[in-house]
Amino acid sequence: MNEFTNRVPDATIRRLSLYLRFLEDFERSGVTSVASGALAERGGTTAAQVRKDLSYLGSFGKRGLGYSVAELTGVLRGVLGLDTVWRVALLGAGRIGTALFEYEPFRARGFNITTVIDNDPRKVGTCLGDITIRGEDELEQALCQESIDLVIVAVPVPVAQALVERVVAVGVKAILNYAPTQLRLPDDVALRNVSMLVELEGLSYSLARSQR
Amino acid sequence: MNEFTNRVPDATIRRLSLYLRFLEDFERSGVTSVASGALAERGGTTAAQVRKDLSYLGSFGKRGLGYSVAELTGVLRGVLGLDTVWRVALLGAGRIGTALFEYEPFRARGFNITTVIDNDPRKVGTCLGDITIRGEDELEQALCQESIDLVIVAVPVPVAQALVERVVAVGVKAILNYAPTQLRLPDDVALRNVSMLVELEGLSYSLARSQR
DNA sequence: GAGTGTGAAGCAGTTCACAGCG
DNA sequence: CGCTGTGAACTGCTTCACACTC
Repeated sequence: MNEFTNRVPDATIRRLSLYLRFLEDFERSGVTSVASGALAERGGTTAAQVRKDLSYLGSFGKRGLGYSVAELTGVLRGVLGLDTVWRVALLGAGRIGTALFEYEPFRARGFNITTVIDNDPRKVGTCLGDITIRGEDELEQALCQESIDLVIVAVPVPVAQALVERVVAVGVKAILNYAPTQLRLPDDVALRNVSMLVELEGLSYSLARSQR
Repeated sequence: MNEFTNRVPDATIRRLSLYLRFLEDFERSGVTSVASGALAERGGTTAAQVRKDLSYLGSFGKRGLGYSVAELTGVLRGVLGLDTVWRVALLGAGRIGTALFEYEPFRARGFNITTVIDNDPRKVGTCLGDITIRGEDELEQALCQESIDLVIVAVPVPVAQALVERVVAVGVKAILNYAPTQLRLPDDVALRNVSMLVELEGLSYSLARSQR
């Protein structure tokens, strides 16, 4: 199957991330070959689902045997764009922003935070790790200078929308939003929301349901 | 329509959380009535979707007019179980755990973190806000004593699975997982994963695609 | 024999379109 | 007349089942 003809479902992309993590585990423990069933068990899905997911990318399993861990790891890294080092800017150096900045797995995966912006004058000029925090007024300049690919939004709700509009205006095409608000963006900008509240409320719903 | 007969899709539950946030905004700004189209615009969805979502819960719109902001807010709070104060335990007082603990919107929504557990002996006995951090050995005792409803997991991957098994064993039925690993749990336990990596990799995929 | 790759069937969530009510 | 509520059509993801290959 041709790897360019087909649009890969979003749900599949999420699972590919999971599979990659499992494959890296297998690689570390010296396993060289893995069947769809093994990946499925780890990922809480079915073997058929795993095979279908992987079939979107091409076909590199060996029948009767499974997939080469090394090969599949490489393919998934490539598809997910993890063979590129992306330049990332963090907007907001509050509690959450700081925790994200110091989150090791980001760097390990090739997400390189090179710019940190905050509008608190007491923070501007101080350092987060090896990065000097810059003021909001330098936003456009910083994004262009550092040729930022991706922006993480960790600012309070009231300022989020205005800020991302400026971000989009200078051509950034991917935004990871931690602010508990729905951002309105042009269609060609990829947006993902990470909302602790939405997830918690989903659990709250389950609890409330089961309690009758 | 009867509010107990039907299973509400997961995607709908997520959107209900969003709608509730918008309704609270409207309430603050003194708007008393809102049409499905207005909610849709804010939430990046369609009017039909909003109406369908709300129809799972019953029918309390006024034709030709829209929905009463106050009434709908109340209904959504009820459905999402936000009229109950849930007792929450936080496992892991590292960077992410601490940031979550201090995240105000949790408390505002009735999620009351009454217990914090960490296995670092230097942290045990110290305080996070007004809560004294307890050791991992006190886990079961603490969960029962405090009659915890919901557990937030913010511990390193290698210890996460073993820990949640102990959590589930004492009867906790809802887990919010921040560890970048897939937890295996009994079916009757509600689980939500918040994975920064999965979302970032989704964006990375989009960037890689658009760059050809 | 074991396990992949994939059309076809099944199912769930979304969108449509319109009757019905305020 | 405006906007809700909802069956019906549609779209797209998931599951099945089996031919195929190592």
